[in-house]
Amino acid sequence: MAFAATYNAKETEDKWYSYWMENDYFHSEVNEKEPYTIVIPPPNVTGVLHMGHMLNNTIQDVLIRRARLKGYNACWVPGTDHASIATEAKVVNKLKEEGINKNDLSREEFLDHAWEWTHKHGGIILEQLKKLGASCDWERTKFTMDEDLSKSVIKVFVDLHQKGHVYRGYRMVNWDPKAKTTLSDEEVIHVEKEGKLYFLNYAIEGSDDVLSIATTRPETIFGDTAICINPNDERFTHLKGKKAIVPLCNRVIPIIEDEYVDLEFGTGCLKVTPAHDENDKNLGDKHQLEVIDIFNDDASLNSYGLHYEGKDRFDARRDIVKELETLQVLTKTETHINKVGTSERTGAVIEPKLSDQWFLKMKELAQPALDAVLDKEVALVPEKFINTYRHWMENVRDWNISRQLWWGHQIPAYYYGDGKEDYVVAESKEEALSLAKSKTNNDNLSLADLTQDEDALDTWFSSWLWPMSVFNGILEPDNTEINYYYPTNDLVTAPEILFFWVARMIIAGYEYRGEKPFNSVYLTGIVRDKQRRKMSKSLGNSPDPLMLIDKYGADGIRVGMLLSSPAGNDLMFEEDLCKQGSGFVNKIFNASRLILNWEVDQDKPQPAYCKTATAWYQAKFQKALAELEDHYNKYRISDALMTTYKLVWDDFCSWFLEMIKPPFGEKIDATTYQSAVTLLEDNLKILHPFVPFISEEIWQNISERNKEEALIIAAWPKQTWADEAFIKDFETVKEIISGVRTIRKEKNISFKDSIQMSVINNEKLSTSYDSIIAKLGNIEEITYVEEQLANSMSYRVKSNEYFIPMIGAIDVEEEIKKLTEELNYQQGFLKSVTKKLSNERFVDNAPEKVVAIEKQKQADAEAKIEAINQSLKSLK
RNA sequence: GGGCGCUUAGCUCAGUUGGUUCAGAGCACUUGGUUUACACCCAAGGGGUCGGGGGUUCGAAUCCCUCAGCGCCCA
Repeated sequence: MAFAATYNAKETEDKWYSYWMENDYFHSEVNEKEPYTIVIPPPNVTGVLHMGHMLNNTIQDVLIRRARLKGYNACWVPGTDHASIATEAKVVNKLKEEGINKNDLSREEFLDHAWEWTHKHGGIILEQLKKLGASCDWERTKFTMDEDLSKSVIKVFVDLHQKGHVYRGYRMVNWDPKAKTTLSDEEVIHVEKEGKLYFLNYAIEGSDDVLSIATTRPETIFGDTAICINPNDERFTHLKGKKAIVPLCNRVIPIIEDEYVDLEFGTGCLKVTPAHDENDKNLGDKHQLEVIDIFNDDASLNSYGLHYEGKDRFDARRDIVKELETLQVLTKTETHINKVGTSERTGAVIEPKLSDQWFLKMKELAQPALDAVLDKEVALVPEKFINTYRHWMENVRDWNISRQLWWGHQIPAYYYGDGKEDYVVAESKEEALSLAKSKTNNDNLSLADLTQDEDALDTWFSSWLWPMSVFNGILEPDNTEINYYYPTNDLVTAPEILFFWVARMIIAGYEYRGEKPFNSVYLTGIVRDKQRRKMSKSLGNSPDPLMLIDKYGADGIRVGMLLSSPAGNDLMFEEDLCKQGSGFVNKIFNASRLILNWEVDQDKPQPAYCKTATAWYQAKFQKALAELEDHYNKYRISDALMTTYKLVWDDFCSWFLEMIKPPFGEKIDATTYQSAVTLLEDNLKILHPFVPFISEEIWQNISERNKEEALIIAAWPKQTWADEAFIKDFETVKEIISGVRTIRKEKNISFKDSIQMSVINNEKLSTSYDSIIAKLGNIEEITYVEEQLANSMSYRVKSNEYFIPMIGAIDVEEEIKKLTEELNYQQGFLKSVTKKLSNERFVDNAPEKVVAIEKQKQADAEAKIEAINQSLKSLK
């Protein structure tokens, strides 16, 4: 075996990734086996790998590799998302740097730039995933703006429109003045900001009275179309039916009454600006108020803003406040903390704005998706997200699906006239024309008369089809691939996009296939730094994943990421975890090197301790295998890793290998060697999902393997039976060995000096373990005795007593003190058990099993006390 | 303001329907060992009145009430 003294992760990882790719192990085709499918949450096409992706994709790769080993036809579909707003923003910025203004370009010209950008930066992230070891079926790589996926999106839009779910509405939407587009409610982040509350005096028409009104947005007075008071407010009875005059623009507006007004807030009077506040809009609708929009698309004031026309809303606010102060309209300001909606993407303060947008009715569509999760048809892991999901789905609002962007799927609506209803929706312009002709009864319409809607669809309107569209399930709903791979098995994603994406995929799944898109959703946590801050570019607290891979190896990072990340919990990442990960990889490497470097003596008989050790590890392995099954079934990936980690490090390396290791300079017998190699191979199989590279490296080093014998496609170890009684016995053996080690430490007896041991075997423990106790305790001879041994150190395991003879005089005082302490403890313990057992209500009510356990405890304690008393007597 | 959840060792977390030797793991820590695979090693050890208070029960980290602190989602 050609084993280097140290493990070179980088070389090894590149080597095996290429090997796997060359031999097509990641590729899946429809066959007679049962499929196991994952679709990747498509990252932004021009994005780069961050720690969140690392965690997410490590988990997916663990699941997919394990499925492959378990004999499923494993298929992991990779791909990217066009991410309309994020990508468009990047392209706009890049053009700006080149001195090009987006508004000076035609749609086609801009899209050329966007595609160029996409081709240049697109897919980098997928290349980075390869470094992590992701075993995606790269031949299936998809992009949400691929021709077939785009067609799917358009087809679905048209279909939903025909079914009456898609409609066009003049509604108040969240307007991002920086990106000049609408945002869905989910894309708006509310942040607490300290602002001011301004108190303004409005004159009352035909009187000298003034009315004081508190507002946070004085610049919107130009859009005021009413003042509202609460009809129950006696302070304002005299104002009923009167009119007020808006300062600066001197417009006369009615004073209306509505119980909506909060008597406590501000002055108890509300200025109503229907164009710029959702609640005001509702009030306006109720009282049929005029709507005056005072902003341009970039949130600068329009002509309604009079001499402030063209000024940005915040600059305008500052200047208006000054003017109002001079005019003595502004009487007072207070600081006021309120939550301000900001754009997730651009950070701009959201402006509520009325405009024509496309909406999708959600209530009816959401119902099956809500039921699916409540009935556990689709399992959310962890379950705590079910409540959140339900709350959201029960209060679902119509989805604004149009965006004032160019990068994305252009809405297939075609206008043939100026009227609000003068449009048709169709998959192609040609179809649109014939529809328009029949709708208008005008056969003279031509293609030139049709103008397509300028807006693009929300990105999520394409990614919600992802699990279907990657298998072409929308355009060809009955093709073999979709029928075979759909529904997929697991979806691994972040809880932040539970509604953005996951819920909508479930909705689309039921609408278009009458079936869920996946069985389970594994929700990862957010990767945070040690101070619990979210890792982000702007904070600069996120390590570069590729640097980490370089430093610790992909296997090391994978272990590091999974060491502490139960589903749904945030992951406090620190580099030390990767260090621990690469330490584990190193341990695996060294243990394998030890085994494979042993020289075998074909004629040497197998020593008894080797036989016992092998049987024990086999049992231990089986037990771990059963535990792993349980952990995986419950998606407890970290626990599965920890089980494997402890099995390999503690049981295999620290116990098993130490037990069978031949004495220095000696060879190992053939039987033990063969078992050790087989057990090592079994270890590699369960290690593979976590550390694919090192495991394949060692696997291939054990013997020549042809391409059908690679570890990546090996068979998961068979589950048989774990001999629990044997394992339990062995725990006693470990305690006996620990006892020897403790005495050695206390008495400064070097491990190199062999010692004697005598046993009073009250437990009737099998003598077959003696050879192991002797080896690991470096004991020359174990003698069985009936009487306690004088001049010795003693300890007890269960009711057995162990004696190590001391050469010099032992410290009697010290021994008595120790024994007395042990005695006190045991007596106290016995007392509590006896008390419990003498409680009739306990004996009568507790299950028999529990009572039996207590009785056993009592007997054990009594036996121990007896033994300690004996020892004490012999010392005195 | 409404909803959901969390609080267990220095840190990150387990703890399944209340019931095995005074609550477990990994890391960290302390001490000792190590020419014999690995200083990325081995062994031994210390450390928690399970957020506070009250209740139900033979028995509560686990169930109920209450207070306090924290987090997330929505308005």
